[in-house]
Amino acid sequence: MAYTVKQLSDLAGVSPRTLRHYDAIGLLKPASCGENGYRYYSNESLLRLQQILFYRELDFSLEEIKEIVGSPDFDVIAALRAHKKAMRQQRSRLERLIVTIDKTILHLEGKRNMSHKEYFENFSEEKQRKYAEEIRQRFGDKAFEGCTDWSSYTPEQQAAIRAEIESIYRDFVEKIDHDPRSAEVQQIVARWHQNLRYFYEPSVEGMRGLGQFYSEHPDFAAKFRSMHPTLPEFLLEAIDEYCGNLTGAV
Amino acid sequence: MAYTVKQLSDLAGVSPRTLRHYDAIGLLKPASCGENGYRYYSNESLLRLQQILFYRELDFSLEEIKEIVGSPDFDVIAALRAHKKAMRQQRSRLERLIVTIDKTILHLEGKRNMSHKEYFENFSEEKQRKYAEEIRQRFGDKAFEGCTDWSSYTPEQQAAIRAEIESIYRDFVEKIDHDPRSAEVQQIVARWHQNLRYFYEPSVEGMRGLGQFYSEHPDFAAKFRSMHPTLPEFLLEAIDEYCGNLTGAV
DNA sequence: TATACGGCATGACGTAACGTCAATGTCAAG
DNA sequence: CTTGACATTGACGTTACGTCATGCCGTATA
Repeated sequence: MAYTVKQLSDLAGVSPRTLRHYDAIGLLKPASCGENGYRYYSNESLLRLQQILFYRELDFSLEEIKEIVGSPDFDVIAALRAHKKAMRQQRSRLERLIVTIDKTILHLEGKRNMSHKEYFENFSEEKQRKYAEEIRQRFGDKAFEGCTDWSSYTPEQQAAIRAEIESIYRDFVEKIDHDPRSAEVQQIVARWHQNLRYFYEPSVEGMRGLGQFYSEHPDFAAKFRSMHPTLPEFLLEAIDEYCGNLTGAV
Repeated sequence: MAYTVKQLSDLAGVSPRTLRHYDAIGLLKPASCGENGYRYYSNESLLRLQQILFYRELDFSLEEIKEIVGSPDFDVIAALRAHKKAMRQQRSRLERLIVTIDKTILHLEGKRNMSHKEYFENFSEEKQRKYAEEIRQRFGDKAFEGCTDWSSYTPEQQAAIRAEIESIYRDFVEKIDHDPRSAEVQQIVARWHQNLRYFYEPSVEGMRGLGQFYSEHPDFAAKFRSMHPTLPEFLLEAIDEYCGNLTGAV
């Protein structure tokens, strides 16, 4: 029920010094302090520490964290939902950083050209800052994305949409000897893009992620590979190009 | 061709002070130093700075970075591939953190029980450290995952494997009224797990990612939802449980 | 030509979030 | 009853910069 410093530090994967520091700055006070001066942490402390670690993961300063979790109208569950959203953003940032890596490799191998600006894309996103403001303003946020409900379509519509998807994939296979960046192929990507919107409003990042996924995920890749051995890589290149142009245009 | 401090700092999204600091500690020396004492950075500097930022992103200390990028046998492209791998790990760690968030929410809502240990799962992964050691030992790493080549199967085998996958999905639908954590359902998950191995050796994280993906990605979710409206969520829960047990066992 | 103004330089000190001793008290096990 | 792991409070060290202060450079404008 009550944890000592070492016990909690082992559990949470932080150093004892860190816990003492958090006590010192009033960020995480122990639930009780024994006669001997020992710190004892309770259930609630654990939850609070978890919150602190989540915010730390998102690069908040301890001062900011203290303000946030110390606020009287701090809602743990709402905060958790916000964390989820922020981590998804982090994740997509990582994905875009991976794209930057890919581009750089191609560039260094002389297979592609790259502007100096592109070297440093996606390192520091200001979205993180936006999130910080947002959360300081209001803790209760919905965090539910506007994902169109598939079941809102009639069975006939569903069948039609699926058929369209399949036909798009077949069209890709047909053009597989073309350059993925050619106009013809790019047109098919545009159709694919349109089709996605039956499900949700796809962001550029989201689509890039799909391209990645199509080529990486074995289950998916298997499906495409069964249509054509190199289809996944072809799709990846084509979608990447498409997204690149989108970004340039916007 | 030559960038001044401010120009490079704007380009790369770091402060001028940071650049001066990197010069001071010998991490990033300017290509040339003008009569007036001005720092001028070249093309190569840009690439080096990019490398530095990548390592910084992975929480290396500047001292470590200096050692690594300063090493005579430092191979940029190999390093980039290693970055890619490390960032994928980061990404999957984030995904698991999101799972931890979900669990905590369910726990707080009283819909699920959670051990104190679970509170802090996936915050600090020691894999990061493993990567650090690995990269310090040897820069030239292959970074190509052992992904079984789908085309190495005969068409008949491919068909059989796909058929097996489909049958597994159908079995899930059949048991959809059961508890996802029941033994019967877990057995099907085990079959699914086995089947994955035709494609690659799935890690626990990888599988958890799949569960997430099945329920999140619209294209995939659509496929499953067409089989049963709540199949994606069912799969997510079932796979999550399965992975949880695996981790516990190992 | 003067002057303003942004960018450059070098110190030098500040700071955040701990790490790392040092010196000392506490407690459960053998 | 000692031993060894864990507890305490200082206090200083460290990393990766931020933030002045002070002064020089360079060029666009009055």
